[in-house]
Amino acid sequence: MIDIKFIRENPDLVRASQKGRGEDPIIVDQVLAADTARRDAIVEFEALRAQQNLLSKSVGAAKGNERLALLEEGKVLSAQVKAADARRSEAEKRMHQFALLLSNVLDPEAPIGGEADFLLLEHVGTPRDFVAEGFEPKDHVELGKLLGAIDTERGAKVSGARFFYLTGVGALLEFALVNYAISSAVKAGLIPVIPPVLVNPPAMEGTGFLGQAAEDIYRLEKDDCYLVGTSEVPLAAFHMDEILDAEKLPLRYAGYSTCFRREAGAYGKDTRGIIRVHQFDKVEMFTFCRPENAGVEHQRILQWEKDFLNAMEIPFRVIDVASGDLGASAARKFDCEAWIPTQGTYREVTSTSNCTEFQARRLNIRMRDGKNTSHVATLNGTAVAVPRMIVAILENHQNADGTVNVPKALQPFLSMTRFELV
RNA sequence: GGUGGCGUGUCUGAGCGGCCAAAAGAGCACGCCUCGAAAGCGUGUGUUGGGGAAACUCAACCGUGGGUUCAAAUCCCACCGCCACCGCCA
Repeated sequence: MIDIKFIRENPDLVRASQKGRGEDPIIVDQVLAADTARRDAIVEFEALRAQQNLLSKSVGAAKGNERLALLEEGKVLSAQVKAADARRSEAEKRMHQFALLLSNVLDPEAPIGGEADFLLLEHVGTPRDFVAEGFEPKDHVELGKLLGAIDTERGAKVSGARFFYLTGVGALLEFALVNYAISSAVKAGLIPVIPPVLVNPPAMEGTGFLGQAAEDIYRLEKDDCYLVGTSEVPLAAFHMDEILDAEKLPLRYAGYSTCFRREAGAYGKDTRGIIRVHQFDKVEMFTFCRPENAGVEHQRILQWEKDFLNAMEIPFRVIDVASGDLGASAARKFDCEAWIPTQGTYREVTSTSNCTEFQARRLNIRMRDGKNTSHVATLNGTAVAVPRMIVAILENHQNADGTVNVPKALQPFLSMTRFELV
């Protein structure tokens, strides 16, 4: 949610931001109109209420006929107050609903445009030249079978399309990736967290996923709760309705959880393998910090993501995601894309977003700084999304015979240097 | 799932129809005292929203949502959460 005062004072900026995202700028005017109506309703209600309070006080002191007259007057006033209160809460609800439709204001640095208009920031590492090495690289599905690591057929049999089993070294590889990610995070001072993956509506809405992203979320109607698509949700909501001590900021967490995604609208996209699946595990980094430090924190998280990919010895590039491709909560987002040899292209493996105060305002998370309270900024970033990292590792580190070399950083966690054929 | 108890400010905890934003204590901040500290004394110390240039002022908030009443932290109903015991399961 955007600060209503900010919208009042900078309507053009917010309109421009909406346009940049390819979203409707008219919402800004609807919010402003609803805000004016809301304030009028408040004034009306409060004047009546003050009058009623005054009258009610005089009733206690009054006696006899005077008292009876006051009671009559009170009844009339009471009805008026009730009506005005109903109008007020209706106006507030309306204004709130409109405000929820607005996405976060774009960072002025964020490139404007659609998915293809990202800004390429850097390339790290060089893709292997399989032609020079004299063999055709196998894709992760084939490698996964040869190594006894990935079983998508049984995943489909038991759960449906886009489900999979990790078996043998595949399962071990997940544990190694998670252990490496968590131990790196702890070394960097993050607090490791295993959050709930089933959350209630306020947590989901506050994090900003019930807008355009709602279609992609599993909902358990019977119990009125949602399966999270990322541990960003329970981590953000961890401090919901709290006032944090500004001295203790930044607060940094690393959450390990399963993620559930319906992948609605992704029909026909990445149907092979485990690039796009309904259920996977991920280690997510999350920061609560002072708004003025959010930009620096964003760079810090990006650096941790790069460190991870470098440790996995994977060639990758970093992009500054374009405005039209940002989530509703993000003011700016950087993606790290790993080189996938059999696709001949870079694919997103990690991503970090600066949500400024947008989520904190929805989730009511503030900091106390001396006498003042104000909203904190929130940021999130992927430490490791397991399936995509497995794809990148298998494909980039494969040998001609289908065996796969284990990156040095993972060897201590796996007690092996190579994945052998089964 | 059943029964009983409880949900009040940063915390503990009183209040159980109007005089209650809410006692008291703790904590915190400032001041006095002191060479300095502790103790002691004094003062202050919630959030949100409206109006106002400001001083300030008005309103709302005692788990959440309804209701009764001129008036609700206080009475009634529903829901949520916590605790205890029982049952069930691991």
